[in-house]
Amino acid sequence: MRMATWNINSIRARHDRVLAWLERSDVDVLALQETKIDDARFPVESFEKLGYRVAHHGTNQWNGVAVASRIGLEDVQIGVPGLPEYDQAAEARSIGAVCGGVRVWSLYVPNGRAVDDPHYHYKLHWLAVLRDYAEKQLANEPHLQMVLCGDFNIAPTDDDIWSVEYYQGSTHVTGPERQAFTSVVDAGFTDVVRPFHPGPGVYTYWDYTRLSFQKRRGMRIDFALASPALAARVTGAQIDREERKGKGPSDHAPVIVEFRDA
DNA sequence: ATGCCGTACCGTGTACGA
Repeated sequence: MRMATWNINSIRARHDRVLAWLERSDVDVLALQETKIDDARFPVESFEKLGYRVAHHGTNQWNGVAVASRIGLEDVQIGVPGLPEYDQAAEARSIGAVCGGVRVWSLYVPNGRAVDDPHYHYKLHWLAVLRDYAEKQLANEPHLQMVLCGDFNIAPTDDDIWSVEYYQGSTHVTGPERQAFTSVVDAGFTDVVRPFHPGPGVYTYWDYTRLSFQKRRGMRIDFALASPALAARVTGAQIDREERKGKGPSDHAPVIVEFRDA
């Protein structure tokens, strides 16, 4: 089983690139973030033509997440249970589905905007709820096959950013955010890409401005965190930085993980 | 300190991103 997670920064702006990538990447499951579209307008047919079924959760031009799968799409869950709202509105930041026996979560963790901004506290609360959910699932089922993948909007260590000085005082690198990320890992969900691509200098996101990609100035903020039983099946992983090149790329690269059969 | 670039919105500017 081959799966990927990718923040595409708009399915409308990225439609042709996403479908072309899907066609050549040979992934069975693709978790998407930032589709930036509502359910009614998501181009499900384009994915179906390539043999994928899609579960999408989007309410407006912000956020939006999806799971596309050619190996089954069962027990779709719109949102991790108990996640907080912002301004009395549930944002479309998580969707889960069982694909080929694995519960795949596509997550778009809140950005946080600025340290101590209300959105920053919302981000930390959101991550705490995610951690509690994941921990509980694992406690209920020791052989749980589950992966939490997506854009976590956190660079867990200084190796995951191109410059400590540049991000001084910014979100994504603060102690509380890194602790929130670590607590998900400590709940039993392992970063299964890192062993195959040790840092420093390995990134999944590069700012559109300032020629960041060309200058290799990025951040590693997109992850696949696997439950113990699923992590034991990992055979390889890639970060497809080629996809960040060319005309009209997303600012994030696809992250791919391969699992042996259960 | 800001723009830098990119996306989407009843849009000729504003909000958001990380």
